[in-house]
Amino acid sequence: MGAGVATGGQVVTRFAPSPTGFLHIGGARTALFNWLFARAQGGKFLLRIEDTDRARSTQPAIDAILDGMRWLGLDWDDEAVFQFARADRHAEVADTLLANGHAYKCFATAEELESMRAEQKANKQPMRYDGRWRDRSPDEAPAGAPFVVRLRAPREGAVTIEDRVQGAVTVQNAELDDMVLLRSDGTPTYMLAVVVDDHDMGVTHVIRGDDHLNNAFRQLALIRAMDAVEGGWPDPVYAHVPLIHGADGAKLSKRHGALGVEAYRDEMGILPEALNNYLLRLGWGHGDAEIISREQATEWFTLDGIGRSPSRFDTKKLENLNGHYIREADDTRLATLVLPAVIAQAGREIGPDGAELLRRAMPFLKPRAKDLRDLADASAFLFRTRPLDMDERAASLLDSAGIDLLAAVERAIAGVDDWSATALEAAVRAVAETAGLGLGKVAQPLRAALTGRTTSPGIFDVLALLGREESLGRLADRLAATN
RNA sequence: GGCCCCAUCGUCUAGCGGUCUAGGACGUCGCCCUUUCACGGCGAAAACACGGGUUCGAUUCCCGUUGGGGUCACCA
Repeated sequence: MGAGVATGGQVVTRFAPSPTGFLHIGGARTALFNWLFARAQGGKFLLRIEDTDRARSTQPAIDAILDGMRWLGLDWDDEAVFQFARADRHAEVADTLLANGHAYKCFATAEELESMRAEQKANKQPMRYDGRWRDRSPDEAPAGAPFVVRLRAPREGAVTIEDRVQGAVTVQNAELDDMVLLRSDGTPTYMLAVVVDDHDMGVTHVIRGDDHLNNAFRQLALIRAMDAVEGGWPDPVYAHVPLIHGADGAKLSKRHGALGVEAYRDEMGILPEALNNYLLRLGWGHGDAEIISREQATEWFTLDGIGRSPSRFDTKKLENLNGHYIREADDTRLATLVLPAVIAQAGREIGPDGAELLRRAMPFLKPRAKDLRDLADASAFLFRTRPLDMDERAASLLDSAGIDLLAAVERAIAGVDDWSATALEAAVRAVAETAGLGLGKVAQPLRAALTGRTTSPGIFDVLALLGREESLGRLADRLAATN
C-alpha cells in the first residue's frame, strides 16, 4: 500500500548495460532516451555497469561501452556504478527480506528443478517454480545443504503497471513464480541487484527495452516487499521502449547487423550527430521533424513521443542523415577525421601542407559524400603520386580524341596567369568552343588526366586545388604516355 | 505452448471520432539544374492487416481473427 509512484523531486534516469559485449545500437538508443529525458527534465542521468556475470563481463567491453557513450556525447552524472562491487548490499537486502518473511530458503537442487520443468513441459503446464519450499521449514533440508533465497511473491490478485509507453499492463500474480534473489553461492541475481541499485541510486524513471517489461512485475514485487518492511521504496515510473529489429523484421542480434556503435564510427564512417538523430527518430517522433539537433531534442523530448511498436533499422536513412551532417560539418573537423584513411590510401605521409589542402578541398568534396569512407575515397586523388594510375573508365576517356583535346587544354591553361577556378574555366570553355564541342567533351578527358577517375568535384575546382605545377605535370604525364 | 506487447506507404513516422480525396521523411521512378558524380529543385507511384461491434460518423474507441515481437534460468 505504501508504495506510491515516485513523484516530485528530481528526475533520475539510468542506463545499465552489461559489459558482455559492445554498446550495440539498441543499447545506444536506450541510453539516448534516458539521457534526453533526464536533460529535458533537468534531472540526472546515471550509468551503472551490470557486471555481476563475472564469467562474461570483460574490461574491453566496459571500455567499449564507455567509449561509445562518450562518442555519442551521452555524458553521465556522478561516478559510474559497478554493480558487482555492491554485492554485499544486495545480500543485505535479501537478508532483510528473509528476516521479515518476504523471502525464504529453497533447497531444491538444479536436477530437481530440471525434472520439475520437464514434467511441466510434458503436461503442457506453464514452466515455473512450484514453490515447493515456500512453506517448508529449512529444518527439513539436510544439514549444510546448499540453498538459494527466493522472494515470497504474492500469489493472489494482479498487478498493473502504468507504463509510460505501453500504457496499462496487467499481469496476474499467479503467472509469476518466486524468483531467486541469492544464488546458492550467496551472490545476488540480476533481479535483486537492479532493484536494490535503482533504489539506492534514487532512480525515478526506468526507461529500458521492451524485453524487460515482464521483469518489471517481478521487480515490483520485490520493491513492494521492501517498501512494506522499511518504507521509502516507491514504485519507479516505467517506460518500456520497443526493440529495434533488423531490416528483415527479425530481432537484431549479433549475426543480424547488431553492430557496436564503434562499427558505425570506424567501419561505416558515420558521424555521431547523424547516429543520434537517426536513433532518436527510430521510435520517437515530433510531428514532421526529421533533422533534429541535440539542443532541439533536449527541448522536445517526452516519453509520450515514444511509439509502441517495434521498428526496423534502415541503413539507407542513416546514410542520408549522415550525408546531411557531413555537408553541415566543419571543414577542419572533416579533414582531421578523414586524414588517417587518406594517408593509408596515399601510402605516404601527408604533411601540414597536405592537411591544409585537404581542408581546403572539403567544401567541394563533402556535398558528394554520404559517409566518411566516401569522403576519404573522394579525397584520394589530391595525394596520388605522379604519374597517376588511371582506372579503366578514365583510361578509355583518353583515347586519341581525348588526348588531342587534352593537348589543346594544356596549351590553353599553361598561359593562364591567374590560376583560379574562374580564370581556368574561361580558358577551358574557349577550347571547347573552338573545337565546337560541349564543355563535357573537354572536361571528361581533363578530369581523367587530373584525377585518374571519371568522377570528381567540379573540374575547375580540381585544377585550382591541385595548383599550376601539379596540374600541368599530370597533364604532361598523360600526353607523354601516348607519344 | 502459457503470459505480455504491438499492427498507417517497402522503411521511419504524423494522425490522438468528423479538418483524411490520410501529411512528412528515407528509398524507388520521372523531369529540371549540369563539365562527371553528388547536392539542390519539381513531380509521381506507394499505406490505415481482416472481421465484428460502439457511434449520426471510424485510421482514430471496444472485441475477435490473422500476423509480428517479447518473455518464461541459481544470464543480464
